Amino acid sequence: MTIDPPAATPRHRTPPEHAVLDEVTLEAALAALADPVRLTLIREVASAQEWERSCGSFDVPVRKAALSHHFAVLRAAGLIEQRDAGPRRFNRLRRAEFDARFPGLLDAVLRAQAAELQKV
Amino acid sequence: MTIDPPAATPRHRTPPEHAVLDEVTLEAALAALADPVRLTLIREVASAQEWERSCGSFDVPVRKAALSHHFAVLRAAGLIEQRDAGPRRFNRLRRAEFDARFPGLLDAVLRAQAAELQKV
DNA sequence: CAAACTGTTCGCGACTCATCGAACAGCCTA
DNA sequence: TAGGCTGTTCGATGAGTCGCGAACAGTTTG
Repeated sequence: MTIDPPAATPRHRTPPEHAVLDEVTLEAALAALADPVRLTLIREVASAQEWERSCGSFDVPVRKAALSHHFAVLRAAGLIEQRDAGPRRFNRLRRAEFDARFPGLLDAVLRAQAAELQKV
Repeated sequence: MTIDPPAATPRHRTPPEHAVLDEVTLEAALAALADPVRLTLIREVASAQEWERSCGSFDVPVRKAALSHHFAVLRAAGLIEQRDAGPRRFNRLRRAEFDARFPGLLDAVLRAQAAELQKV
């Protein structure tokens, strides 16, 4: 039985893990996009500055537990990158990296979504 | 209580119902594509002549009941059109119509899938 | 007519997914 | 240090999906 070293420095929050895009399958990418909440998140983060939006700043009809889950899915699909700043977690779209892995896919989805919203 | 008219002419199989692409949502389209079996079907029907492939001619690891279900999903998403000919049901990709509704989406998916297969 | 073939539908089980409340863990401020 | 804020994790639940075998319905051929 060993003794735990005293936490001299305060332990920081473990930073989020991000996907390696070569390991993201097409199926996983499509599944990540095939959800209305996640589609909203992607659209809003795409239309904002990088690192502008924190997780809690999105207007989606789910509580924070589900929201946290959706961000985990988007992260695993290589669609977003997250960075902690104080108590908040900020987001950016990994557009260039995702485009390199799935050329044209994100553009098509964002365009289709924009058209869908304009139709109403 | 009315009398059923005699089925003088033999009743034909009810032809498959096809989606109106304006009513297909982006989410439904992505969900239809986010499945390995359906992705295989789409790829194979895309690389064949129109009306060349019957439902049973695809090499997928599911039995015919599941296969029939997958074709129903693809039909509902506006991705394929089916036509009965004798006992078989033939397929074609609704490429132009799907492209008009979701520009670039199908191309991106087919391209990504082709690249994924070539990687091995 | 009977048998073979193709595909659909139904009922069922296994599994996944989206969601919630509750509890928890850092971070910041008073 | 106490409390509030942001976000994660856990366990439960309900909904939906995917697969199968069995039964069925047209079609074609023997």
